[in-house]
Amino acid sequence: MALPKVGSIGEYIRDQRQQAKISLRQLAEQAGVSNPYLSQIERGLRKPSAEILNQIAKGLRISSQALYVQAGLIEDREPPSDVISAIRADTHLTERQRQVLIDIYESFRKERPGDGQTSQNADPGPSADDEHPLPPELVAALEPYATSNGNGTANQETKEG
Amino acid sequence: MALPKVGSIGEYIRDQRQQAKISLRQLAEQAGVSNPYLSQIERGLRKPSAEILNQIAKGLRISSQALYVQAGLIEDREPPSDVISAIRADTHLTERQRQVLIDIYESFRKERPGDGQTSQNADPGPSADDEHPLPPELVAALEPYATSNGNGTANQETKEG
DNA sequence: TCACTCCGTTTGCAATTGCAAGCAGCGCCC
DNA sequence: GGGCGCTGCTTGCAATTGCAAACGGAGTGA
Repeated sequence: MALPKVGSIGEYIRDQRQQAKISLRQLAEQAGVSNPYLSQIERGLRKPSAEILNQIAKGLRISSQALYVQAGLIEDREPPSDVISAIRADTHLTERQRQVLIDIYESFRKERPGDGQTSQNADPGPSADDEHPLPPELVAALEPYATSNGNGTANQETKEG
Repeated sequence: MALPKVGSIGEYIRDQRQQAKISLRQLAEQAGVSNPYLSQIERGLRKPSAEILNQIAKGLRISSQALYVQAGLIEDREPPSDVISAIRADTHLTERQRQVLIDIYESFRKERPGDGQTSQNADPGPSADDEHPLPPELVAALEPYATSNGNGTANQETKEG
């Protein structure tokens, strides 16, 4: 298995949901599943069927395949090459958008040249990182979003050791 | 109502199995499922879960995705987002960086690049369109990048190459 | 004819999914 | 203080999955 094994599909779903800043019930509504069941799925108490998974993916507006890969239901046989190639190949983006994404990606890569494993517990105050190649406005706009969500349960860290 | 849809997946499996010239029991053995259940799946009497589907795909040595598409568990118009998969698979990024990149990418996708012009006016309309997962600050900061016309607050030179 | 093997199918049941209803906690308004 | 709406979680329960066992049919050999 590759590294993106986040342990559990539920964790991934919850993470995606919180990123979308929607409640559990909202996602359940959009996905067409019951809220208690979604709760159990997110906490790993239930193993949802592919149909439910597909509906959740639609509710989250994410790729069903990504969800299946996370759930271990699809062999990650399709090597996603690399991010830049994928961005370049995406016909839904404008050239300007591609360039922005690539710039941001490269700046991220420069921040941690050799880091390989998950280190999402980064310092909450990246004030020391004033060496970003990104324009200050963008960085300033990214910081409040990346540091803490002033909404709901701010504890999105993985609680399991 | 369940007859036509699941019938297709069962027919597909049976077709693939017969092309491989193996018996139902053999495939069941290779796939690790019981033969009666496989029989019912092939005749459309049961709707197999994704796990079973995945095992059958392995037993048939075919793509799991092909089977999922047949089962209607993956939208046929899925491929556009390989970028997210690539970002997810990039082990050099921190989790937080992945989230930011994906959010930006998704916000780009939602801007509908082919839809005339981007309505970047000061009318966010939070209640009307809450699909944006990005905070308004971030979207506002990205728009001078995304739009080719840097009119207005063009105080920052873009670093396009 | 009997015995054996393989084929796909049917039957009954344990385990699981997925849901409706209800519960406790929190914030807001009257 | 009470009420309303929202958050997520727990609890039974119907419906379904998926399997072990058993069934009828076809082919082969003694």
